[in-house]
Amino acid sequence: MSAMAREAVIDSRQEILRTAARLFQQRGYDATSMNDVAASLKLSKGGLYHHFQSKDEILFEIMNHAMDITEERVLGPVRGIANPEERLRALIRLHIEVVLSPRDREITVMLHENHPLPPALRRRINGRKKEYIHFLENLIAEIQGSRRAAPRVSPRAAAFALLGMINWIYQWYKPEGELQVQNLVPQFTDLLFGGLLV
Amino acid sequence: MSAMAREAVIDSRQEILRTAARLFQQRGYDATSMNDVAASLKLSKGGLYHHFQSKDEILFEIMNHAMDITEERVLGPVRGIANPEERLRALIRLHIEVVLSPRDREITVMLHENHPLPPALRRRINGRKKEYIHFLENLIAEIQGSRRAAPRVSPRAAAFALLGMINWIYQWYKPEGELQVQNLVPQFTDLLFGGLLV
DNA sequence: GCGCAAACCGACCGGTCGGTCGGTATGGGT
DNA sequence: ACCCATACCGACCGACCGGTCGGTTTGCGC
Repeated sequence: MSAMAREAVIDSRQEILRTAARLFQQRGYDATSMNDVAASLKLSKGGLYHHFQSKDEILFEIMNHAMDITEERVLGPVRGIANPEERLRALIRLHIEVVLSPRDREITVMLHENHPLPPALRRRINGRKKEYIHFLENLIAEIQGSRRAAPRVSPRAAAFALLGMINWIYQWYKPEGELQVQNLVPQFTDLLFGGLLV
Repeated sequence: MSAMAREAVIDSRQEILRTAARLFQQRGYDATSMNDVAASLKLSKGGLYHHFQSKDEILFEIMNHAMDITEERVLGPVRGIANPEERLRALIRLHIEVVLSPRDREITVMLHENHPLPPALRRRINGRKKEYIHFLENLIAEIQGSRRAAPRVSPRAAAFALLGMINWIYQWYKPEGELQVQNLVPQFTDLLFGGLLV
C-alpha cells in the first residue's frame, strides 16, 4: 500500500469519527443509528462497516481521540509552565476551552456516553481519565504544599470539584447566553483559588 | 373507587417508578426495555402498560419526582434558615446527600437522561431546574451583598460552578472509595467559601 | 355469591436496530 | 491494457424495540 493510500484510509476514518461524534453529541449515542451516520457521510451502511467493525468501535475511537485532544491541547502546553500556580491557571483555561470548543465534539461525547461502552473498552478510557485526575491532584498538592499550614481541602476533593465545575458546563452552556467563555475562565479560576467572596 | 383502591393505584405506580429508576440508572434509559422493567416487577409488558401510557411518561414522572425530592429535602429545610451563609452551607450538605442517597436513584436519572425526553416534557423539567438555579443564584448574591467590595465571581457563575461540583459527583463516586460523603461535604463547602488554599 | 371494574396476561404488530454478504465500481502501480 | 486491492453498494437477516389488544383473572362493594 502506498503512503498516500494509507493516509487516505486514516483521513476517511477520522472524517467518519468527526461526523459520528457530531451526531452522537446532538442526538445521543443510542438514538443515533449506524444508518444515520452513514447517511450523513453520503455512504451506505455497508460502506461504513468497511471502515469500522462495530458501533462500539466508533464510540471507543471517539473517546480515545477525546483523550488525545485533552493531552495535546491541555496537558502538553501546561507541562512547560514552571510556576505551579500558573500551571493550574493555564490548565483551567485550556480545559474550559476544550470543553466549549465547537470543533471538538468528541469531548462532550466522552463526558456523557460512558454507559454504552463495553466494559473492556470502558476500562481503557477510564484508565486514561485517571491519569489526568492524578496529574491535576498532584498539581494541586504542589500548590498547597508551598503554604505553611495544611489546607482544609484535600487535593483529591479539590481535583474532583474542579473537574465537576468544568465538565458540567456542557449541560447548561448556551453560546448566546450571558455567561461566555471569556467571563467563565476568570470567574471559575478566581472561585477555585479564593472562593465565593474574593 | 374507594380510598384504599386509589392509594393502591398510587402505590403501584410509585413502585414501578422506583424500579424503573433503578434500572435506568444502572443500564441507561435507552438500553433498558419496557420488558426489562416489567420483568423486574414480575409483570408482563401488557400489565405494565396498564399503569403508564408510554416509556416517555415513566421517564418524565421519574424526573418530576426527582424535582419533588429536591424541593422537599433540600429547598424545604433550607428556607427555614435565617442566616444566608448558614442557608447555603445547609443547601450544599443536603444537595450532596440527595445526590448520593442510594434510595433516590431518580436524581441521577434526571441528571443524566435529559436527551431522550420529548421536547415538551423536557421543557417542563428544565423549568423546574431553572427555579432551583435562581434560588441558588439569589442566595449567593445575598451572601456576597453583605460584603463591602463587589466580588470577582458573579452569583450566576458561582451557582453553576457549585451545581457542577455536586451534580458531577455521581460520575466518579464509589461508596467504598476514600472520599466519603462525610469528608465531601465539609471540603466542598470550604472550597466554595474560601477556595483551594484556605 | 354475584356483578363489575381494575389488574393483568401473552400473543401479536409494524418498524428499526446492529450487523452481514455477495457483488460491483474504481483507481493507482506496473 | 490489465491487475487487484480497496471502497463501496444495497438487499437482507434475526433480534428486539415500543406499543396494542382481546380475553382472563382477581377482589372489593353490595
